[in-house]
Amino acid sequence: MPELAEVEFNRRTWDSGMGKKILKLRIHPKVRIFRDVKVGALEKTLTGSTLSRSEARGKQIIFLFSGGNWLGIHLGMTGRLRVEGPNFEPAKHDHLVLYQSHRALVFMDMRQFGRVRFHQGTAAPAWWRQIPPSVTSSEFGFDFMRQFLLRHKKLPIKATLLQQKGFPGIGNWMADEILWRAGIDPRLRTGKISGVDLRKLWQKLRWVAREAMRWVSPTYSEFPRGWLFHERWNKDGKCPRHRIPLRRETVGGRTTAWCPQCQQT
DNA sequence: ACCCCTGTTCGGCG
DNA sequence: CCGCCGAACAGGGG
Repeated sequence: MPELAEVEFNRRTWDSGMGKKILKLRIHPKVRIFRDVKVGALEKTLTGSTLSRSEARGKQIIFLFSGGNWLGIHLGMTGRLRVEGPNFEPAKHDHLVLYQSHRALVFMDMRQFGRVRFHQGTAAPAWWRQIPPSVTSSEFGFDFMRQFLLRHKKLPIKATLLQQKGFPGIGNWMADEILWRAGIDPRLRTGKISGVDLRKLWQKLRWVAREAMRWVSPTYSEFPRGWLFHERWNKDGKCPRHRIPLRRETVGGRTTAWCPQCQQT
């Protein structure tokens, strides 16, 4: 599931539980997603507390409970939040379930690349406060982006776009979509991008991120035709503009699809 | 059987 | 010590 807009979509799935008390929890305690969490303390503390607020930043989600208890969720590759009925029985991959009187809030994650965090205190945890400005916010200006790029001159631009410290919420398909629209070869070293292309990169990044948010809100609808998104999954995907085969190669450690015509070095 | 996968972290190498 | 890369994590689908 999870990049920027889909993370926000997942966050909202628990909205029906806002302002309601947690009656009990069900946890698969030894599972990898709870690494570094004191599962016993989490279970004890959240029982009887009230879910009061939530927010998504990049790929991270945080839920605030009464008494200053913060539950952090990272969805990884296959994590998903959903809601079930109050008598729900968790299946194999339903690792965390919060029961309320009228529903069960479920975090499932098949591959367990996701993560749960737990923090107690009046202020949000440090890892949350340190998440850089959203790529859709006014703080994420052109110069702000350029400053980050200058610190990763040697990396292929595709790899740089995947850095969550600079581009929170950008993942594999969004990076490909942005580079395709900006006409930049994903293998190009970040420091070699021309001033004109940098400007274009910033504009397309903002556009793709905002459009993605728009299409996923308030209900999940598919992205419009003409997005690279629809083509990049299949082996014989074609450039939406030229109808020529996309190139597929590993760049920055991830499968990358691009149009050799649109994206010249 | 073998290869693929919307993510992150860690160990090794230069 | 730093930057970069590939492997590992885990499970299911084609």
